Amino acid sequence: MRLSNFFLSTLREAPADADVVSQKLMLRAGMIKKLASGIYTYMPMGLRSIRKIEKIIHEEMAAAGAVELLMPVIQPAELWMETGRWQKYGPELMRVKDRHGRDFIVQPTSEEAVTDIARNEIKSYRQLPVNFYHIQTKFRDERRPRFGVMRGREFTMKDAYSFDRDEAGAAKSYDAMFKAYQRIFTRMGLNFRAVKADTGAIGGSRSHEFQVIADTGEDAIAFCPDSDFAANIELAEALPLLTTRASPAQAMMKTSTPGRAKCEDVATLLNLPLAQTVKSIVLAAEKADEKGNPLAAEVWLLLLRGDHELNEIKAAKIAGLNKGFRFATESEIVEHFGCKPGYLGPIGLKKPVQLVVDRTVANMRDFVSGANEEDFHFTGVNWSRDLPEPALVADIRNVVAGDPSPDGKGVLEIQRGIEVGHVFYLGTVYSAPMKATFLDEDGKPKLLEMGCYGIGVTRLLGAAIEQNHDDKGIIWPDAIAPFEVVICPLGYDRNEAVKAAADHLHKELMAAGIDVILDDRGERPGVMFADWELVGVPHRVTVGDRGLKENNVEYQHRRDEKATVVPVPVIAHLVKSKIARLAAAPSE
RNA sequence: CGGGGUGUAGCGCAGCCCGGUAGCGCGCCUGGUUUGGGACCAGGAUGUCGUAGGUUCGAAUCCUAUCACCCCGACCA
Repeated sequence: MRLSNFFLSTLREAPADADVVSQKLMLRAGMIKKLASGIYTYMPMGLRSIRKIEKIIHEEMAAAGAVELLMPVIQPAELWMETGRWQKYGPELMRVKDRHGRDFIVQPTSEEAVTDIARNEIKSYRQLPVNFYHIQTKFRDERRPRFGVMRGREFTMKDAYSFDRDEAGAAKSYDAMFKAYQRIFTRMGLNFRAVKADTGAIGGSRSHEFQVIADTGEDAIAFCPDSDFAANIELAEALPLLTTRASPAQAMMKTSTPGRAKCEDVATLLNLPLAQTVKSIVLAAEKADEKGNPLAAEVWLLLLRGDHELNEIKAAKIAGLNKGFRFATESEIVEHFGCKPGYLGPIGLKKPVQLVVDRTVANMRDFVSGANEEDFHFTGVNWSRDLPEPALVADIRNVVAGDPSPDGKGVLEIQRGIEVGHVFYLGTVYSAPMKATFLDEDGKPKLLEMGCYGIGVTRLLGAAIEQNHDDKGIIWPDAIAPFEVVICPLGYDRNEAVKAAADHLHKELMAAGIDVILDDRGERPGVMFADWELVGVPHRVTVGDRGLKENNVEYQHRRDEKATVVPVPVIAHLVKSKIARLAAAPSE
């Protein structure tokens, strides 16, 4: 490809509304252009990378036995009513009406559409297993789209859906997709981690996320460097940090802590470690009678060590809180504790509350907690002696770095990541309400066992950049770079020798199947270098008359400090050998 | 949805407080000189000042409404 036949438009300054580095660089490199909030045009340069990502996905999906189809962007509301998601999905689901006033949605995902295909097409166990996938535009009307293509409203997703006879079959399909995902992200040259994940609103029981490691990621990942344990922090189990409870050493005392409403301040004032304090978090669970009339909310008190954070996902799994909860209002707190937030504790309540004690707190002794009286805390508090043994002990906190790994094999570390893929086991969550059955060997209808598997294609673009950039611009992994190699001739428009050598190399690399672009603008070197470093093409060959006099050109990888002088006869071979291409998995 | 902020040339911004008919840098066009890290000189083009209404002899500037966008929060896979 010659640049004169392509389209390059770079900006020296990023538009002011871009906030994350990947978005700024993509806008500056002319890969995307914003049309509306969370809605982007993929410019020629950006689209090339997207197509490369898609190609890898297609190859690995085929290798894993998935079959491509293409389901519509616009889907009838009736399908979504069958599964209840027309009501449940909320305003993120883009709803539209046709000219007859019929309701449709713009798909945020395709479980309903694919299950509809399955129930119509899959009649016999002999047709199973099958895995349908497509790469299609999605729309989620996020309240606050941000981070460019990382959290856009319109985006491209690969979604696959497996159908199996039974759970064992579904587990096999799940594993096949899991392995395919590992190959996909490996081939893209990304540093990623597969982590155990919460199953969230989609439901089901087994789930992994694929996270691209980047400090700017929205998700926190807990992993153990000494084992293969890795989980989203939402899910990572926090073991008790104290395995046994020591006997009390202090008497309980009410201590004046004026104006110290936070555990940190109390610990500082009393000159105690933060880990000696206990924080009180008050939640409210809405209640209703059999007729659905609202009753007064039930108030819950959760106790965590002062240096720990509540994990709301874990809390939401406790019976009584699993129907939904919120933070209690100040009036609810005063009503039950007789005190404002900041000095709350489990001792001396005005009205009974439901108590949940974190595993670590359950084994603490001589701890500090609020006295339910403004400006006072208790010190030296002990279970059994000063308050009843906790009835409900649970894991309700986020793990922190240094916690023991739940598999008992070391200590956890925390990393940040960008979720670019997920695999879910769905079971019959969709097949049951949509009555998607097949005839099994025994001649009886059975519900299809399903799994779903997503990859955020356009998000990958942002994630790859968040992981691979420097102050000059993007540094693409070879596999998803818009071009693998750029040839920068110095004086293409005025030096015959340079032009001839550059043209020759361009032809040679093209013939070798290398994705090369020749910058034939005749620009000054600084302009060319700055542009291509911004765009992030990983390999660069510079052709100048100075080198050509010695029959040399220069090679420089985007990560190299300096260029290497290379004799003209070997440059093509050198470039070929530098480009890392992982072969597709063998297709079945 | 709550709080905060911003809309002026393709991009980045000044001008607004204190009303007088729009400017700077980059980019773009023409000519010339240059040519190994975002060149220089000369000339040039580009604006419904987000939109609508109002005040005024006169509005980018003041007032009202509205829209869009961004940030923080809430919300959400």
